[in-house]
Amino acid sequence: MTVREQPAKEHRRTRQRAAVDEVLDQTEDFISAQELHALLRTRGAGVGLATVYRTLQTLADDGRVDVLRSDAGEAVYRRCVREEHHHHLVCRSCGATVEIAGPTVERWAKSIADQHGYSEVSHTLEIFGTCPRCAAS
Amino acid sequence: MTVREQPAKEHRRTRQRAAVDEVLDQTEDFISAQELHALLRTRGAGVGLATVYRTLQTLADDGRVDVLRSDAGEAVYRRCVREEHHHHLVCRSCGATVEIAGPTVERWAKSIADQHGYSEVSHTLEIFGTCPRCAAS
DNA sequence: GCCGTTTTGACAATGGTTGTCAGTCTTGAT
DNA sequence: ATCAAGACTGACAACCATTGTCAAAACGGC
Ligand SMILES: [Zn+2]
Ligand SMILES: [Zn+2]
Ligand SMILES: [Zn+2]
Ligand SMILES: [Zn+2]
Repeated sequence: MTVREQPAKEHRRTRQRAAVDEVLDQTEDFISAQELHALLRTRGAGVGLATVYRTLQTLADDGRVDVLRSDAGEAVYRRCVREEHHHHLVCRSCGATVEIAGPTVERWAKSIADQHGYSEVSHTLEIFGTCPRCAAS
Repeated sequence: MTVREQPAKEHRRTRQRAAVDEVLDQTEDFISAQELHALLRTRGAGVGLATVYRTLQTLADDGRVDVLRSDAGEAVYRRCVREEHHHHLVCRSCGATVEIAGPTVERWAKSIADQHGYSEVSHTLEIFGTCPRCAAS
C-alpha cells in the first residue's frame, strides 16, 4: 500500500455507488473490478462495467479502498478496517488477507530515504504467503 | 521486489539476447519492454517486440533482472548491481534508483508472516520519493 | 556441413482499462 | 413540488501492454 494522501471531495449518492460500496463492505479479500462487476450482475443489481471502474478509482483516490496489483497485473481493491496507513499479508492461494501495521518498517523506510536525501517519501509493501488453512490441505 | 527463487537454466546465445542484455547493462533506471524495444529500433539493432518480452521474462525468471510495476501498471525491468535479494528507492520524477538491502525488514516481514502462520513467504517493497537533484530544481 | 532443437518475428488475439457521448439521475435552489 | 446545471451512467469503441501462433531462421553439438 502506498501512504495515504489527498483530502477527499464530495460525491453524489447513486444506486450504483451504493451497490459497489455494499459489495466492498461484505468482501474480505481483495477483489478486481471485473469480479466485482460480475458479482453485481448475479445479484441482479446490474452496474455498468465502466461505472464499476470509475467508482473504484474514485474510492481509491479518496483513500477509501486499498489497491494493489495481483500477480497478473490486475488491480484489486479492498475496503480495509484500518483507516490509517497499513500493509497486507495476503494468502497467495485463497486471498485471505491480514492487515499489518508496522511502525518499525515505517521508520525504516523513512530513514533509508533520508539517508539518500529523498523527500516526499511513500512506499509500497505487501507480504505474500500461504495461509495456515491452505497449508493444511 | 519479490524474494529470489529459481535456479537458472541454460539458454542459447543469440544476437537479440545480446542486444537486450547490452541495453540493460547501460541503463541505470527501470525500463519497460516497449521502451527497450523502441530503443533497440533507433540503434539499428532491431529486435522483435515479442522477443524483447520473452527475453525480459526469461531474465526475470532467472533472477537476472528485477521487475516491478510502474504506476501505470506497466512492467519495468532493471539489471541490478546486487545479485542478492534487495529493494529499491526510486525517484518519482527522474527514475534515479538506489538499491536497498535491509536485513531489518527482511526479519520483520518474516516474523509477521510467522505470527500469522503464513508459510512460503515472499514480499514486495519499494520506496518512492524525490531525489536530491530533482528536489533542487 | 548436418540435424534436432531453440529462437525469432510478423501478426493475430487477448484482456484489462479508459474514452466517448447522449441520455439519466442527484442536488440545491426556487 | 419543480427546475436547471451539471454530475453520473452505460453500451460500445478504442487503447495498449502482453501473450499466442507458427513457419522460417539461427544455434550448438557432432
Ligand atoms: Zn489461503
Ligand atoms: Zn507503510
Ligand atoms: Zn530525481
Ligand atoms: Zn526483502
